[in-house]
Amino acid sequence: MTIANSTSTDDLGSAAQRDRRKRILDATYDLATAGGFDAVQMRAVAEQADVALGTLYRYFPSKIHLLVSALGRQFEETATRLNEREIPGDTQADRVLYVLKRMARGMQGDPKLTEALTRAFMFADSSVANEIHVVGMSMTSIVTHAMHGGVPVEGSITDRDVAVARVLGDVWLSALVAWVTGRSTAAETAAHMDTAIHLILRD
Amino acid sequence: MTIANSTSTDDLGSAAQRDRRKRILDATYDLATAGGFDAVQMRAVAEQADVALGTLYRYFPSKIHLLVSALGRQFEETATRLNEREIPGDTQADRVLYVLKRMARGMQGDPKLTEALTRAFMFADSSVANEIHVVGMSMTSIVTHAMHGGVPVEGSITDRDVAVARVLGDVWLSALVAWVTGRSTAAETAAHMDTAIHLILRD
DNA sequence: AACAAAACTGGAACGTGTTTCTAATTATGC
DNA sequence: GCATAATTAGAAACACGTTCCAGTTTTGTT
Repeated sequence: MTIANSTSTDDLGSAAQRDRRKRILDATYDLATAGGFDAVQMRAVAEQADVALGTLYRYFPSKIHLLVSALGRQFEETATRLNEREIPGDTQADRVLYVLKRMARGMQGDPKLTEALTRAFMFADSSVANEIHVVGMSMTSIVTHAMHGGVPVEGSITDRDVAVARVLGDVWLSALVAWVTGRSTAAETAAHMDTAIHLILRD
Repeated sequence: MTIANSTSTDDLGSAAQRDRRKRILDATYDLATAGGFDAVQMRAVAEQADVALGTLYRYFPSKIHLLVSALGRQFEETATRLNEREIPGDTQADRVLYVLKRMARGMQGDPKLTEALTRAFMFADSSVANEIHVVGMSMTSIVTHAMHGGVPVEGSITDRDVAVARVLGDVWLSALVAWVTGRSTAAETAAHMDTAIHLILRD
């Protein structure tokens, strides 16, 4: 009733599906931004996306799939945006710190959204493996890109780089969870990341 | 019916409360061991602990509090047990690896229980901060103790030691979550811990 | 254009975490 | 020994994720 952005009356076939999927993810995003994990209620998402509840479940088999997909979409955008820029900083540590702090600041600017997406990520089981993988790859890509200062040379990324990126990703995630769940402040989170990065990337 | 370990017939006042609390945690533990997070249903816990549902909620304000408390009890026991032993290994890396792999093996031996407790831990918000803190302290204590090879000298633990322990704890937790949620195998988890420890503790 | 298959809607219904309420029961102070 | 306050039991009710279904609309094929 309220929504509907049909460009005109002639809705085409698969375009309608693409619309639905997008509408659903947008609604998820909006609800999460406004009220966090608890506010992303499947009935509310369905209503705001203007689809039936059963349809929502046809597109996303659970609330967790839905939220992790939304997180994946956001991470992919961030990775794409960051990976086409040069990263400032003289050392690997500086550059990685720059990027991760930037991401953290971005997420802290939308605390409710971050809470919703992080919660979902942490709660996901193996049935969400595909969606999780998208997020993990984006994260690794962001960190390795930062380590190399923005050089897009593919061959220069070693196994060790990936290992470092994974470990830093783990620490980052734990720190994020601690912040999201109110167990540490933004400053503590930043300090912790700083410590971890210098412990691991001391060259 | 089945439980009850009342030492004698003269249940004293607060002793009855202690009994209830213990019965509840035991029931939680049993149900989690048998069926994981989903099997720890509040009605089932109440029934098995032989208390009313309202009483259960008087002792633990939510399922998450309940499970994290159970996790805390287990971690404290593990920390106590480990901290009164000498840790084998010539280097810090060896000793930490020994301890963390040992813990991981222990938890992998009870996959359902581990799943339940880890899920709860990851889902906890700030209202569970106290219970979480118990777990975090135990973890840090275990790692720093391992770093020092079992020497109980308090003053020898530096800020850096604690920082290292925290970072390793983060990685360990992330690896555990990945394993619990079926996104990585036990072998991958072990390899990942190995990598992280050698990245951070290379002396 | 006619038909079959797939997708969608609207809504009911179920399971489990959580809340709430009232009547027993138990503990505590005088 | 009794009055009063806490605690507990028992059960109903609510909230939200999820499932299911009957009927309708859309899509694709011939």
